[in-house]
Amino acid sequence: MLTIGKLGEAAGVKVPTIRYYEQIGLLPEPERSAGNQRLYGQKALDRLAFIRHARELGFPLDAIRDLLSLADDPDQPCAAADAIANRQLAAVEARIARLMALRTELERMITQCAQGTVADCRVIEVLGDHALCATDHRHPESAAVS
Amino acid sequence: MLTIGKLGEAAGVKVPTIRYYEQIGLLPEPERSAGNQRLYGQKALDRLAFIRHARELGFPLDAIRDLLSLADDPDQPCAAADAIANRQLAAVEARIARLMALRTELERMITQCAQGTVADCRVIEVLGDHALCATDHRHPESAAVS
DNA sequence: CTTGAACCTATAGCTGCTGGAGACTTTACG
DNA sequence: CGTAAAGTCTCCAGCAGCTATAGGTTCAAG
Repeated sequence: MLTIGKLGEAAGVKVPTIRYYEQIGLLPEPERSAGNQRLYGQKALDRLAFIRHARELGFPLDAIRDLLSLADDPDQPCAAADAIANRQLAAVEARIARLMALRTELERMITQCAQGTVADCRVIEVLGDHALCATDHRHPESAAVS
Repeated sequence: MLTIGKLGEAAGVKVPTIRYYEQIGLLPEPERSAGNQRLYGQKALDRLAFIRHARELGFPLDAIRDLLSLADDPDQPCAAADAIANRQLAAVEARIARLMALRTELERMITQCAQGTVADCRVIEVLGDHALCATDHRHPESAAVS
């Protein structure tokens, strides 16, 4: 049995975050010791590690809730999980494309700066021009994830 | 001249968000109509679109403030502009690297999810087991920026 | 048996918005 | 020109997802 501190250490999650996850219902209420301290088993550790990985991959808590409910019920088809992951992938790819454009522009500015001529900053242009966008972002990204 | 609603529509930003950006100093105070309504020109639209893209890319508002100061003042002492550009370039590169790792992981999850059941769904499995991670993602992405 | 680390609850704060209340301005229609 | 509805104004409260603080209790090492 793990105390909350050990659990957090094992999963790489801070203690208050674990309590927060419990509060919002992502983790079940654990057993308590005689002195009212939380005690966790392997299942809780697995679940917490799952949540952590998903958070790192950028899944919002709502999506994680969905994924957990899928994982809790392993005989159903995994199309739903696949769909969630695909949406996440599309979001990640769009970000990469635009970050590469921004990187190019920052590099250009730095190079020019070395020559003492940062007269024209096109940072705004690069990120500001819809025509340069790889993806349609007329709908908020957050809606596309979750 | 655009009213705040038109501006928001054009940039894909909600009206209260525009007022919020003004409040925290990311957008300058615009002209007002005789009846005290905000009126914006093309410059404000460019700036707002820039902010929106940068936000989508995950930059915190402080970093955006930095980038905007480059654009606002491209003739400032080269050393300052260079420092800002370099700092943001490092953040951008870290972000790209991180996102590429995430993309690889998501692709792996998805291609190995052969539309079976959740029981053998890689999406769920990969998220649950750190040992299956192809890449090191022990450092949260957000920490990589600024 | 004491001391100090780890735990408890409760609450407040953080970033970056988002939405509501209640009043005013603008615009479109008859 | 009048009126209605859509848009705008300010102010303030609340959300997601934590993070930190305060003030107290419990546990394990020496």
